[in-house]
Amino acid sequence: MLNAVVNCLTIMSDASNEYVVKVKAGSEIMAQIMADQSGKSTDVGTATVRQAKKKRSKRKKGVSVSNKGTTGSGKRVGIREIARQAGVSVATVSMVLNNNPKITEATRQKVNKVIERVGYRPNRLAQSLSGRYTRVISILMPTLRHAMADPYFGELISGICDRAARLGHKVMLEHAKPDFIRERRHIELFERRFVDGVLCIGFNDRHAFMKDFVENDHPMVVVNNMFPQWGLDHVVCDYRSGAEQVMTYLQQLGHRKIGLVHGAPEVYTAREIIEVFKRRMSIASNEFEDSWMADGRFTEEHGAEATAKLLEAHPDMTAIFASNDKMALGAIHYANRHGRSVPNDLSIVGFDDIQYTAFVNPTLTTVHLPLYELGVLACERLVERIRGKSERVREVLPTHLVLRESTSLAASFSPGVG
Amino acid sequence: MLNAVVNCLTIMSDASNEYVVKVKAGSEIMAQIMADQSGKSTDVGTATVRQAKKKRSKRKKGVSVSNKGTTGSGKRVGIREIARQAGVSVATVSMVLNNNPKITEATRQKVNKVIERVGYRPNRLAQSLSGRYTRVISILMPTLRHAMADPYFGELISGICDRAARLGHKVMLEHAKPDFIRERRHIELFERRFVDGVLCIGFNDRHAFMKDFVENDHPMVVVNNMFPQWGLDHVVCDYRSGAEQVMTYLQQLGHRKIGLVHGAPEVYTAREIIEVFKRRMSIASNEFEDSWMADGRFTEEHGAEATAKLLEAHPDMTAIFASNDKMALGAIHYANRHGRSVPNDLSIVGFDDIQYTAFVNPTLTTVHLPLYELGVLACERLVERIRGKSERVREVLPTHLVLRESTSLAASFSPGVG
DNA sequence: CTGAAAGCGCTTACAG
DNA sequence: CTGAAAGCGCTTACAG
Repeated sequence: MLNAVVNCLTIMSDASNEYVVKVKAGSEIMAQIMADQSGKSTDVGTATVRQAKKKRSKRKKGVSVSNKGTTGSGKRVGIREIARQAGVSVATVSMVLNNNPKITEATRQKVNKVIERVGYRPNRLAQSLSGRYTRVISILMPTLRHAMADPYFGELISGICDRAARLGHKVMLEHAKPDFIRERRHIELFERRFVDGVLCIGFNDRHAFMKDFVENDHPMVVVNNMFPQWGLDHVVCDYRSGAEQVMTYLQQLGHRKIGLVHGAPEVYTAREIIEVFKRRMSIASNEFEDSWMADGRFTEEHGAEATAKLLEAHPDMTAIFASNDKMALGAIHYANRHGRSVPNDLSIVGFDDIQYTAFVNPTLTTVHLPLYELGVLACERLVERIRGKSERVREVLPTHLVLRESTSLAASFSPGVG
Repeated sequence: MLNAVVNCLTIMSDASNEYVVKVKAGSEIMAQIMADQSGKSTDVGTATVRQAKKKRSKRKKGVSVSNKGTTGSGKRVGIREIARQAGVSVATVSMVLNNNPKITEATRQKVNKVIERVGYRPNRLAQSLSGRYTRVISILMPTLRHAMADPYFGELISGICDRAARLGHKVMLEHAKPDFIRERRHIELFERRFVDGVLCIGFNDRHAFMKDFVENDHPMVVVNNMFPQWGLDHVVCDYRSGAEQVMTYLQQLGHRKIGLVHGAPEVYTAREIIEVFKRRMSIASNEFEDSWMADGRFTEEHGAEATAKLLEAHPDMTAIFASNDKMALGAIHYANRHGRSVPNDLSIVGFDDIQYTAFVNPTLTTVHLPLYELGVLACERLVERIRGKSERVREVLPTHLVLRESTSLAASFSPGVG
C-alpha cells in the first residue's frame, strides 16, 4: 500500500501531470448517465402523458368554494369566483389586478380583501395568453464546455437575474447548440411565446443567427460584446480603456518586451485589445511584430500554450498581458513550471477580475470589469425595449485596473534610466 | 508619474492587501445602477403598459392567410388555420401535434405537410393553459453573493440545463431571497403555473420553507444535499466516501496532525465530513479534540481565517483537509503568506474539484464530485416525479480523490517507521 | 378514426 | 366607474 502512495508521488513529480485515483468504480447510475449523454433521449411520448391527465368534468359556473385558494376537490379558485365573492364582475377584478386607474379606491379595497382572504393568485398562463407579455426573458449562451461554471458568465447572469426579479420578470436559460440554431429555436422562443426578449452572452462574429432577432423585430440585447455590422443592441465594458491602462502600467514598470495572449479574434472586444496592444507597442518600438501575440482562446489550457509559444519566440520577454483571467492563470501555470517566477522573472496581467483571482498564488493584477452591473444594465435596457422603447442601445461601462502581486518592476529596469 | 507607480508597489508590499486604481470615475450609468440597487424598483404600472397594446379587432374565423407563419397583417397562424388548409378539424391537428396514436399515418402526414409549409408553431401558453404541464422547471438557490459566479453551482446548473433541454423542458432561475420566501413565492411558482417542478441548490437546515413543497404536493428534488428530517427527495454525492479517501490518503502520507476546515454545520453533507474526520482522528489518536476543526463557511476568506485559527492552536499541524476547494484556496493563500510552503510544510486537500483548481499554484489535490452528472440526474428524477412517479428519490453518486501538487509526505515521515 | 363544442382562466373593447 | 361578452389558441371528452 505504501508503494502505491510512493508511486503516486513519483508520477506527480512531473508537475504538469495529474493522476487520478479512482477508488470506486462508476456505479450503475453513473454508467446510465454516461450512456444517456451519448445516446439519444428517451422518447416519452406526449400522448402517454396526456392519458394521465385527470378527467375534467364540465363545471357549472359559480359553484361555491372553500376559502383557501382551492376547493375541497383541489380545484384552484379563479377570477370568476373572486368576482362573485366580492360582488363585482370579472372585468373589475382583472382591472384591480392590473392597477387600472379607472377603478375606485373603495372597489379596489373590497376586491383586494377577497383576493387576500382566498389567497387567490392569477394564472399567469391565462394572463399572458390574453395579454401582450409573457414577462419572461431568456439568456442565450453558446455551449462551451460547462459554460455555466465560468464565473465570467456567472457574474453577468447574477446581475441579470437580480434585476429581472426586480422588474417582475422571470429568467430562462438557453444553450444555443448548433441544432438549436438550425431548427430556428431561437426564433421559436418568441413565436411560441416563451419569452418577450433575449439576452445574448458569449457569441462571436461567426454566430450570424443573431441577425435573425432584429430581422424579426424581436427584442434582443448583446451583453458584453458588440456587432456593429449587424446593428445589434449592446451593452459592453470599456475594453479599450482597460487595455490602455494595462499598457500604461506595464510600461511605467519598465517593461518593453511585452507579449499578448489574446482571446479569439472573431470576438470584437478581443480585437479591441489587440488593436490597443499593437498601437502601444508600435509607438514604443518600431520593431514590433506579430510574434509578440498568441491566441489563447479564452481558456487556461490555451493560455498556457500561447505562453509557451511567446516565451519560445522571445525568451527575453518580461511581461505578458493576457486578455482574460483564465488565460492569465494558464500563463502563470506555465511560467511556474518552466523556471520563470512570477512576478520576479515575468509580470502577468489578466483581464475580467474574476473573484477568485484575488486568492490564487500570486494574486493577479487584472482589469476589473463591472460584469454584475453590466448584467443589471442589460436587463434594464432589454425590458425597456420590450415595452416599446425604440432607440438603439449602445452603452459602455467603465473599467479599471486592479493591482495585485503578479506584476513588478521589469528586471532590467532602473528608475534613473526610464 | 513614476512616483505613482512606486507608491503602488510600496502599497503592494503588504502582500495580502489590494490596491485599486480607479482610472475613470463612475459614469452616470454606473451611478444610476448603484442607486437603483439600493433604492426600490421603478414602478412601471401595468396599466400604462396595457395601453400600448394594439387594438384587437374581432376576427372572423377562417380568413385566408399567406403562408409564412403570419398573415399579411403580421398575425400568427393558429391551429384553426392549419386545420382549414389541411381539410381536417382542429382536434385532429392537435392530436397530430401531440402524437396521439389514434391518428392515421395518412392524416398525420397531410397535416404535418401543412404545418411545415406554413411554419406553424403552437402557442405554448395556450397549450399549457389547456394542458396539464408547463414544461418548465425552476432552479431555486439562495442569494449568496453573486452565487451564479460560483463554479460549484455552475456545474450543477450546466447538467440540469442540458438534460432539461433533452427532455423538452425549459429552465428558469430563481433566487430565494428572504422576502421571496416570506411572500410564499416559491409556492406561487406552482400556483400561478410558472413551473411543473423545482430543483433546490445550496440550502441548509435553516431553510424550513423547503417543507412547503412536499406539504403542497409539488415536485421538488434537492440537489447535492439531503434533508431526512423533512422527507425531501434528493440526489447527492458520496461525501462520506470522499472524506474517507482523503483521510486514508493523508494518513498514508504519514500525516498525524491534521486539521479540518469544514463548511457550515447546518449543511448535512458538511456534517458528514466532520463525522468522518472525527472518527478517523479518534481512531488514530486518543487525544483528539475539537480545536483541530474550524468553520470555513465555504468561502476563501473564512477558509483563510479558519486556517489561521488552526495553525495558531496547532503550530505542529502538517496537513489540512478543507471541505471545499474555495476554502482550500483560502488555506493555501494564508499559508503562503505566513511562511508555510505548500506542500512542503503543509499539505492541503480540497473537496469538489472545481475546474480551475487544476491551474492554481500549487495545483490542488481534491475530491472530485460529479456535479455535472448530478445535475443531469436531478433533472431526470424531477421530470419523472412531474410525470407521476411516486417513489421517493434518494440517490448517491460516487466520488474519488484526485492527486495533484498540494500534498506530500509528512515532513517527519520516514517510510521505515510507518 | 374524425368533428363540433366546451373549457382552460384570463384581458379588453364596448356599451351602459 | 362597472358589467356582459368575445376572444386569446390550444386540449379533450363526447358523439358520430
